Amino acid sequence: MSLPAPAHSAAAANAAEHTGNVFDEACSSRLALELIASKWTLLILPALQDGPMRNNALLRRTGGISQKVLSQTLRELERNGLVIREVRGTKPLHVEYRLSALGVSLSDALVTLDRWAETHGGALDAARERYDASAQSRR
Amino acid sequence: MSLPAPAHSAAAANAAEHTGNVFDEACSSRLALELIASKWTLLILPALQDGPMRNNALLRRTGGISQKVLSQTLRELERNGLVIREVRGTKPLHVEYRLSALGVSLSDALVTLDRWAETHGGALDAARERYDASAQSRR
DNA sequence: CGGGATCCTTAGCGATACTG
DNA sequence: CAGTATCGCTAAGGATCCCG
Repeated sequence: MSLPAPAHSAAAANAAEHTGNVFDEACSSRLALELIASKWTLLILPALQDGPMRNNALLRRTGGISQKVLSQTLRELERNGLVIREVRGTKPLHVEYRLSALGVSLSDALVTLDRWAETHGGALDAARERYDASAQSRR
Repeated sequence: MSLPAPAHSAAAANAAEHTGNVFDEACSSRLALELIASKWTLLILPALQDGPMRNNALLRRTGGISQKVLSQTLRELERNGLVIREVRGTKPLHVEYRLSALGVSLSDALVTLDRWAETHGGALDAARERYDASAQSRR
């Protein structure tokens, strides 16, 4: 019954309010999970690993995202302390986004996922094709 | 491999789709990423690490999910070759879900994310509180 | 017990236009 | 340049009923 995540180190003892387990809805870890369970978060945070980036750069780098959603995502990431927004020039408005320490630690984990997707994307394609083919014949 | 996503198909896949699926970006890794960028995937796959589970067990374990969405998610995971669905008894219908080899490899990465969420969930809470407070005073 | 079918509500996103 | 505001659509999800 135990999740491979033994998060009961010191948190469970004192907090007492929630279990701290991601499987419980309405606890902080769950909120965190839902925040990072976004395709855009999975792209934006790792993109910032190489250094600060500006709005337009992120917009170009992150294929498929719209300006609106980029803004929303960045604001949410900033709100949760993962990204730091810095205004560096007011003349032709220069804004930079960079990872916080917290953001860096998360980004490391996300990079692993990105790599997994790049490595196994083809395998998923193949599996889908197989599944759909056999589902077709079954119908 | 440079991490932050190759910026190749920006112009190419521009005027392609309008079917409803937001990114028809034909990149398999992107498809893979979108599949796993779901809070339910992030919970279900690690839940299966301990061994096969039945529908009801997953339903109970994964707080907040509905039967409908659970079915959808499991079918999609099966379709992509991450989860194997096995009917073990037809009398009172006994169905088990278990990880494929591919699913195991992904689950490892997901567990890392779950642990991150459990570890840093409180920090995100705090950051949010700070952000909202200062946003309040700025208004 | 597992899960498909239907209906209906909502949240998310794209497109467009505007501002500091 | 870096956003915000508004509108209209659609697709995700909850609720319910039913079937093998």
